[in-house]
Amino acid sequence: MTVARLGRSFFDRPTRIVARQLIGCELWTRDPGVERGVRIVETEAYVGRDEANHANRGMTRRNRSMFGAPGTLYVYRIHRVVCANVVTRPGQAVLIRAGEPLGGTRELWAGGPGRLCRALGITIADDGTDAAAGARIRFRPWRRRPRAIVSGPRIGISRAVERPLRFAEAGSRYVSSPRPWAGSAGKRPTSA
DNA sequence: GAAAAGATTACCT
DNA sequence: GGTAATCTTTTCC
Repeated sequence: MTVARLGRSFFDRPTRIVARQLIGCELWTRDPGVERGVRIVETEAYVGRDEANHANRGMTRRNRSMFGAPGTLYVYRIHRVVCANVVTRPGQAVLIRAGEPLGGTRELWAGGPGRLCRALGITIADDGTDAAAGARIRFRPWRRRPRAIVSGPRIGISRAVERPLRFAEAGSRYVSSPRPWAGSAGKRPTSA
């Protein structure tokens, strides 16, 4: 019997472990008449004592969801798009950066955190919802085992830029660029 | 109260 | 490869 969804205990673990193990898993949203899903191919971990973490300076109006139970969604707005994260330990979360469309998505392309949210219909209204138990959004275990998983520096940040907390499925064409396995100098790709 | 800074993306040359 | 768009939150005075 397969597990229907990833529950609380999956998320209540060290953030980088969760970020790595989410590769290949699926993220589904449900709206009246539509189910939309992607197979996750790229994530980033935002951990404790991390200058790039929105919660690094404690709780604020924006990041309060990051202190919710494991499995809580933290959705925030940046420029004109939103990005979705799932909480692990208090003040820590995994950013879902890219996915491979499975069905129902409006977009044929879910590469990049903003596009992924748009493809799944995730909005700022989903901030704080419980993806470990709630009805609208859930994570499912992988059905197709991911290939090798690679790691590299996170994207688009200006602090703690060197930490290899970005994870991706090796070779996936759905991963946003730069691709960790491309191996350009200074990117320090490593197998993870 | 004002100013700066984004965990991005699309479009420019 | 570079930069403008765009607007909320955060931070500083």
